[in-house]
Amino acid sequence: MPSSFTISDLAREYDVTSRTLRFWESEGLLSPRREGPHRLYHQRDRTRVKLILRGQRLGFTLAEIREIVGLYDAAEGEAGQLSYLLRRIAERRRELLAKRADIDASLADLAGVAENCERRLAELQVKAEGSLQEEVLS
Amino acid sequence: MPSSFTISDLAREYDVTSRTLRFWESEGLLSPRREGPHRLYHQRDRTRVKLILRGQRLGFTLAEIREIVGLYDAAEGEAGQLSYLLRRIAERRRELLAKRADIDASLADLAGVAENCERRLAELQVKAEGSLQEEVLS
DNA sequence: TTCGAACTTGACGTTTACGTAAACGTCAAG
DNA sequence: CTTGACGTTTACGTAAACGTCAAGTTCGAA
Repeated sequence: MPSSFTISDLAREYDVTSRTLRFWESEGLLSPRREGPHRLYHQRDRTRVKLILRGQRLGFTLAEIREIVGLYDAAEGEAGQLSYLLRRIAERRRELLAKRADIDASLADLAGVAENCERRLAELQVKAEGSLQEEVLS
Repeated sequence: MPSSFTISDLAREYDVTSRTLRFWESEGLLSPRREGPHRLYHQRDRTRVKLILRGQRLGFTLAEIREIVGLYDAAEGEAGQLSYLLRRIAERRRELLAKRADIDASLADLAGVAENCERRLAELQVKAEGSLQEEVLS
């Protein structure tokens, strides 16, 4: 496992375009080192990319994601900073729990619809067998 | 509880604009009755609005949400339709479970960061008391 | 040293999900 | 009968998150 990566290494690995990585950097979500004009990515950047992608899957905007990844490496600092951080973390936690509740509600709804479907499917099955019987008897 | 609602009734209730409700209709997500040129919304439409909002909170696009709400009232139909429906429902279920896994991972990460914060905060606390002691003794 | 692959920075285009403004219809109240 | 609150359609504007050129730079291999 190499310790540094080019932009297209990272792009390939996470299935995003180089353009996307540069855009995320311009939005303050990444800050790779430079080797002359070229970007050099390290483990820290890979971790961030994973966090960004996960945030996107959860429907957060890039601005929100920037805030979230900020939480991860702002864990140094003095007392005031730290307790502020803890409050923001508690907020994010509440958001995530709310989202999970939405998901559970959706899953329950879909399960209900599926149950309906299967019941109707079973009914149709019975009917089909009935008409088959009639054909045999006639 | 009235049985029909105007566009601004619904907009107020769910804290969206009338423009939004018209837009969702133009995208095929709602289909209120008409009283002349005016829209008349009923319980069915309210249910859909709730589903749309929940879908948005979960980061689905309007196109995906249209597909999802379609599942709810497509539960009539014949055998082929029904088993197709069941497959789509299974897909959505997998998506939702994946999202919930992302959420759980995020919650675990944040819990880790929070733990770090509290540990460092406790350390700072001890230091502060130490220097207070020194001041008293000097 | 020169070629091509990969990198760079603009700059403009695109899609999604509406906001906003214009111009008009409707209807109950004063 | 007009005013104001609400509704309508049509059309253009906008922010987010990139895609897509364009035009130039860098660098390892031939």
